[in-house]
Amino acid sequence: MSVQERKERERAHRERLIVATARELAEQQGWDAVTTRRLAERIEYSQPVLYSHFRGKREIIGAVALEGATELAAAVRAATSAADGPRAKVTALAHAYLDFATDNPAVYDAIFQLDGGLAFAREDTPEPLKDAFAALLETLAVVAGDGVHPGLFTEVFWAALHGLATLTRVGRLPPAEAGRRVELLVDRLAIV
Amino acid sequence: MSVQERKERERAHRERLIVATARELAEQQGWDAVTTRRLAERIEYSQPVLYSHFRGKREIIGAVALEGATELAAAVRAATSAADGPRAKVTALAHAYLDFATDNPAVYDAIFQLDGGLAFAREDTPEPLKDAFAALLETLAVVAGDGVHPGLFTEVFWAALHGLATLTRVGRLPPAEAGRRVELLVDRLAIV
DNA sequence: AATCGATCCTAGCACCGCTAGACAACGGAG
DNA sequence: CTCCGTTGTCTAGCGGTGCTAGGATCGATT
Repeated sequence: MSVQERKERERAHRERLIVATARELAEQQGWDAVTTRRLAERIEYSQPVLYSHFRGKREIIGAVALEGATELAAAVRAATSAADGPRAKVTALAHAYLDFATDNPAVYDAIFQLDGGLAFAREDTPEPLKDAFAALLETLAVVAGDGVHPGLFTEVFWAALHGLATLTRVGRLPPAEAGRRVELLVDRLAIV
Repeated sequence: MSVQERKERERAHRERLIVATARELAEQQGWDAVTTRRLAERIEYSQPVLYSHFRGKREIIGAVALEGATELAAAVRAATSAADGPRAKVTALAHAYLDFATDNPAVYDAIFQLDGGLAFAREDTPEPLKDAFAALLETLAVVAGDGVHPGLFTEVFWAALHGLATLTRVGRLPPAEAGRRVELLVDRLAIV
């Protein structure tokens, strides 16, 4: 029994190692550099080992995405709970979200841009993703305004943040005035 | 002289054929299916011919993106000029933008998601891209509100549209309520 | 008609994601 | 303690990718 448990622990440990290494490599050199060969070399195992943990590369991306979604939710909650008043909370949320995208571009891509084989906006959506949306909803529902469905409002606000995050990061928007864009967005969208 | 001119015409024609075929193939089967081999086969030339027109695959994507940006600008202008009043114009703009993204997903990706080697928000940004932004600016500047820089406002509005477009298309947002999201967005952002 | 340059294709490089099948290591049974 | 069978891992290879070197072919010019 104990033997089997030890093996399972080792397996779980190696699986975390794979995900962490993939994430690290992606942040360092971009997802294009995350090949199964390079990944295998970094964890000091052969390629096929990866396939005993994950069905394929997309599942590895998906695992990084789930890990990232959990962190994103935590970052958003930490920022909002540290702020006082609805207006300040929303601003803090926006900055926390955009900072996360800036600081973890590869993880952000894994969550929202790449195909990690994850289901969104459905019943079988993985918990971390639902929870990340919930983290946004908690704060944004307060400022949705009368007669506006909180979920719908959150979707729109989130989409705006997502647009700012992605367009800024690929150079479509000059990063200099990021702060003023957030200010404008919060000013107009949130009803305090 | 005439001979040389004929050859140049043929070359230009073949180049348009490459771009059109790449676009067609991408819309039919996704960009993953656009390989240099398949593309070469479709235009009935060998692979290396592609490289006598473009430096590589990204430049082909870039060419599709420029073509698409021109069409996007035209679609936006057509929609806004057909509407009466600032409010209606902004709504028409939003719908035209989102419809373009829905109807030409591969082209939209080429413009905003994929790496086509294009420069954005810089001096050497290609004209079609600048013009597409200008098409948005023309209508949105009117509803930016007092003391708000029109360019900044356009960037925020655009980012929101971009967020809605991308999140909807990859299934992150249920498409059913797309109309109500646009309504909310215009209501809050535009100052009529 | 012969030549010479432009044009195009065949063949191949290094790399990709993924997998079949050989092989070794190790826990449990006799 | 030895043997067996399972479990785990690796080597090698498949078909595909973007891209390119070098030879063949075609056609305009002399």
